[in-house]
Amino acid sequence: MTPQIPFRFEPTATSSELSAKYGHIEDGTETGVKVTIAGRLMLRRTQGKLAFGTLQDGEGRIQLFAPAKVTPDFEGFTSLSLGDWIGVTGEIMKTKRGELSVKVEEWTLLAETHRTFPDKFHGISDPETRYRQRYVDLWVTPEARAAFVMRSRMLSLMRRWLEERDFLEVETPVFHPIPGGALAKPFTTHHNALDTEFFLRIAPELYLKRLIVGGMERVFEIARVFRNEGISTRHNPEFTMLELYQAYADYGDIMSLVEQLIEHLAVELTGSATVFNDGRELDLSAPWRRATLTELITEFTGETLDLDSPLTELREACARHDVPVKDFYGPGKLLLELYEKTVEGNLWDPIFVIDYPKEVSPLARDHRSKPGYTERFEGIVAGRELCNAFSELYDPAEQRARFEEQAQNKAEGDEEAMAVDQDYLRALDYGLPPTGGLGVGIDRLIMLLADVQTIRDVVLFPTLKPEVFD
RNA sequence: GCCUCUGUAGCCAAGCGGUAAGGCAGUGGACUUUUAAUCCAAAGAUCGUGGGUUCGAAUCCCACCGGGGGCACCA
Repeated sequence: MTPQIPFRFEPTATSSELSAKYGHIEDGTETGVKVTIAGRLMLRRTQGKLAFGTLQDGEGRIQLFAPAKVTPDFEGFTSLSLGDWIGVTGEIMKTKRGELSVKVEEWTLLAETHRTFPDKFHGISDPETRYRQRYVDLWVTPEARAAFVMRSRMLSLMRRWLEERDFLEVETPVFHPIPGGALAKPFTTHHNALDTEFFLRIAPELYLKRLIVGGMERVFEIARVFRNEGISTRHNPEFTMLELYQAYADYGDIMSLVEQLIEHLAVELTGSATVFNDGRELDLSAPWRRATLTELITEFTGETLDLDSPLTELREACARHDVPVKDFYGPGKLLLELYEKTVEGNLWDPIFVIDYPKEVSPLARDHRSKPGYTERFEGIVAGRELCNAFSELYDPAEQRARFEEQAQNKAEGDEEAMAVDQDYLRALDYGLPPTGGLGVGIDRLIMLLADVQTIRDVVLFPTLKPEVFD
């Protein structure tokens, strides 16, 4: 028999609202206040002519109190499956044992479960099941739900904070004729009507800078991007970046923006600028330390090196610190490799690592006083890259030269190198004002704030091999 | 791509060479203040898939499939 399922239902309260409002009432008291709630029946304790249930909604749990002489169709109520959705109306009261409860004076089946829910106490232990069947995980793993709620709040806070500073949220294409704005392997796709190959974007950067050229002076995009690379605890093939561009600003302005934004988010989401990550304390309050890449190499390895250092010396330094290198690496790439393998993972407190070699920064503007370097920084927190930013390269001739160097690398087999983007160069020809730009890995940021150790716990449906059903 | 761990009923989980414990959920029964309710009864498993070794395999070996961790990759 198919039960009657209503087309709509109108709860008047949620579990958390009820415990906030009535949690303090005396044990064994009744309020005379009728409420209507809805959710899933997660537990049931039947004692002959009296039944207790635990109803879970999007915010928490509340007990149902169902005496046979009060609850209609008591038999039906006690034979509900764990996992069934029900709506309940009745008085809000507290049992003798002090459990806030809704007396079941009316109840309606809202959805039947045709599959049994996981163990009420142990939940799901198999990560594969959690990721594939997130619709179940969200009910049985409270921490999972909490991380996604925090993620949503973070994005909302971020939008508000940027809008208060006159940033305009925009949406730029996901289909790119030329993948650009980052060094990464793209996914490809095909548009039938245009009979054209497109790449799924690896970064929105070049479109956002076109908008600065177009006079949108402060823009940001919360962009899903796609990179055809390995999967790990820190990498999902599709992930989310915040990118923003601010006309008339340089990388120093962007640094203060980042440290203030991150501090703000930490305080709003966790109640403190000091958070815990993997059991270790992390102070995110501004200002953050700033140090150049070469200073940090010296600090961590004792090697004093620079772009002017002879190549052999740079190579020997890498060898001394067990950093593998390739023959074609120039001095900039050698310095970067040395930094990444010996410094980055050992940094814990937030720091802006500044002034990256031009050789490895094809879109950043030349440093105002240090030849061969660019005005670029990365924000490193808990040993991981949180953001990447720079004073933007505005000079079309210089940009063309950098693109061509990249294209050369690509021709030589570097799958991640950039291609020449003629339209972007045309846009620069029209004039890009001094601009500061920023990219932040949203997934990694929420991992940091929610204190989770794998990106799969902040991505609702992480990429997995498709399941085979037989 | 490489290394390593892992896959036992809807869920949790023992067994690790002698022919599949236990718990939750489900089924039947008892029970008007429980809290992972409790008690009684019956039931539920091609031990990821396919080969091999063995008198005998969930247990050992090989391959494959899925997943976790690490490396590589990814600024």
